[in-house]
Amino acid sequence: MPRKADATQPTAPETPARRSPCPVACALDLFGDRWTLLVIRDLLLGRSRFKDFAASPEGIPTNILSDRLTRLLESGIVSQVPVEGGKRLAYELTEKGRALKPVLAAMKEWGLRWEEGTQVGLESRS
Amino acid sequence: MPRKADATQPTAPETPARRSPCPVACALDLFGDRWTLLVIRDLLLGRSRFKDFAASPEGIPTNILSDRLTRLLESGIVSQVPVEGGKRLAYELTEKGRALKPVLAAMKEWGLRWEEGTQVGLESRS
DNA sequence: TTTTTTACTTGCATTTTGCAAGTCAAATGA
DNA sequence: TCATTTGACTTGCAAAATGCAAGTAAAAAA
Repeated sequence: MPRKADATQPTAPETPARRSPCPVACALDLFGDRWTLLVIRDLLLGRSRFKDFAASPEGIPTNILSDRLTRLLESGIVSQVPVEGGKRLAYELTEKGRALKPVLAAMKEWGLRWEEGTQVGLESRS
Repeated sequence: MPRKADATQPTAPETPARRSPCPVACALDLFGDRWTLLVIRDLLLGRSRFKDFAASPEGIPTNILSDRLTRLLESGIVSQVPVEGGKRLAYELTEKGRALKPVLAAMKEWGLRWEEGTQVGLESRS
């Protein structure tokens, strides 16, 4: 009798399983780390290419960046679109991703108010 | 000639140094991980004791909880107050900590809107 | 067609997690 | 008062995630 290569249960394509039904906890399952929201910040600022994210002043390691972009694609926060007249792809926020703007805005306000020496603008090493 | 035990430079009491002046990045330096904002969520819900945070449905490991509470104290987001008529201390948000409410609120709204099956309430295992 | 640039991948060393199992003072109860 | 029980942490790892520094390969530019 023919069989599939292995006998593991066909549980869904391996999303690590959420920790609780709390919307905050679920959100953190998707972007609760030191880098993901910085990539989303860059996307909200209009950046769209790997090198642009890598050039942000925080200096995200490229292997981490690669991993975070993959996850953001998987969770539907980011999508890829072909760059006009080329074969490369650019990243952009989906509606779900753009809906994070209030989160970033609140964090920005909090940082400006409570963390001495923070400021916006001037965001591009290289 | 008498000397201090070691010759390391007296650089400030070792706060890991921020990655950039961006307010979002600075905020993430303080609570950019999978657990810290859940502790703050619990505090906003009125919980104040170690065991209460540990009893939240996400099940934070106690060593991590201990570490996060220490950092939150160090960054001035949380403070400790004696429990009435006892020697134990309870945790509570400072003004700086309460100012994170809009961040949590935005994340909650986002989660409820975009993550299927999320819901508020029912937050207490044990 | 050669040279650059862009977008990643690989290989580690180090750090951070997560889990289970202590420890010990404070609160409770008999 | 003294024995238990609870609360608040520590400790000890194994496993996973991070952070470099270097590669690599396809696209774009020269």
